[in-house]
Amino acid sequence: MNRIIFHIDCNNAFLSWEAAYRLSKGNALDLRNIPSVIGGNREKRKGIVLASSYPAKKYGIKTGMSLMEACKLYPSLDINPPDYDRYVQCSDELMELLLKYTPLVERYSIDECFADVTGCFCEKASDFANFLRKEIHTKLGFTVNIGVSNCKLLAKTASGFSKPDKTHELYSSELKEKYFPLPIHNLFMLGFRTCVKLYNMGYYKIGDVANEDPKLLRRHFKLFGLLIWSNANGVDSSPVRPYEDKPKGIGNGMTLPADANTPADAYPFLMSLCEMSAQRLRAAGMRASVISVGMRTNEFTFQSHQRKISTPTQSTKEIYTISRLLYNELWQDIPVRTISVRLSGLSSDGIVQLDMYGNEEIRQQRLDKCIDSMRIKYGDECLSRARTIGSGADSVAVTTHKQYPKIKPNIMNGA
DNA sequence: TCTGGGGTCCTAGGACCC
DNA sequence: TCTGGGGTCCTAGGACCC
Repeated sequence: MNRIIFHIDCNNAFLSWEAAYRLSKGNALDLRNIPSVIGGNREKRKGIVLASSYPAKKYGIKTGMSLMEACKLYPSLDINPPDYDRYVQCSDELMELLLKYTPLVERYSIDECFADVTGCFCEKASDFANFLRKEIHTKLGFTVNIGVSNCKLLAKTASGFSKPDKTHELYSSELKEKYFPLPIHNLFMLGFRTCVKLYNMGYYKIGDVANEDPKLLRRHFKLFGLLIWSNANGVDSSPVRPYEDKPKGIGNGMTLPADANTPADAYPFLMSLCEMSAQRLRAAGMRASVISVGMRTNEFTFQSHQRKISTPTQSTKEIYTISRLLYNELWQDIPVRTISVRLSGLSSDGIVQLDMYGNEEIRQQRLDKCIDSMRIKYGDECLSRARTIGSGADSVAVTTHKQYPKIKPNIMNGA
């Protein structure tokens, strides 16, 4: 039986969700109808556009652009800060609605999911998709695009065709007419760097790559070349996975309010990041055996160092101690703009063998758990490490929003 | 372009062991 | 002690996605 896969993509997710929420609270103004954006905080140097309304797009304002640049294009732009917790809730509501129709729903990111709807409807697949779109609009207040196909790769491509509020079909049998003529930057997993390389090699359309000898692509791009070729040929038999994988890594990063000119300038922020990551690690019931620290200088170069430890940990103190060593290794006397901490090599928080410092480990565990529970009860700001007070890092978000782990970098695995 | 923050996987090179 | 080769682990960095 041929599968029918939907890819549901929320149109301008953050902005639509914000708009829908405000309307539901009695606000008469619909952010979607004016030049508006969801964007960060200019004072904290987090000024980029996370989502823009269609009227804003008309002025050339798009995601990823700095707020300063956006304001040059439209000076009276309406700028609204993001509220991640609310967006997670919207994402959950969409999942719940879809689960009423099929148990096979896979969350791909906060604003995208796949649904295997094979055998779930009697009418045409596109009619069912149209019905679902209306249902989502009526019940949840925002619009989506739905891509319809017999595999995830093509369904995802189709949902990106024209927006908003549209259904598009793209089946394996239609590659020649609908897929091969597309410019190669539409190919899933092709980013800026690889696109430039392919242009220079004379490939401009997906069909150009699809008709190439895969051996040649492999020579140039190694295994990634084969992935490009197989994506270009629309090959994908991966199933819709109705569960969320355990994360492979947990991390937090931040742009500092001002460049750190010495390691000591950065330590309070590093502590804050370790605390955030460790708290998420404990909440997930996991321990980490690899700790990585990354830094981006004010020249925008990026470097990272990591350390593997023999006994997986979830202790804020231990993670911070190692992070500081790594930070000092990385420090090259160049002002630092962004720092990040990442925990990987994750394992479940089962019974761990305690080393000779076992008692100290238990003491730290109790302390961490106590801090976690107080923060859950009274909010993140109720406690600050002495180290972070007055540095500005104590006011830096200890707020975390749930991240959905990507299943695999390509959606054609399992083939 | 003057560029956030959360993820995933791949690759190359070095260290180490047998 | 010298030598080769294969396998595995660790580390750093690159590319991609949303």
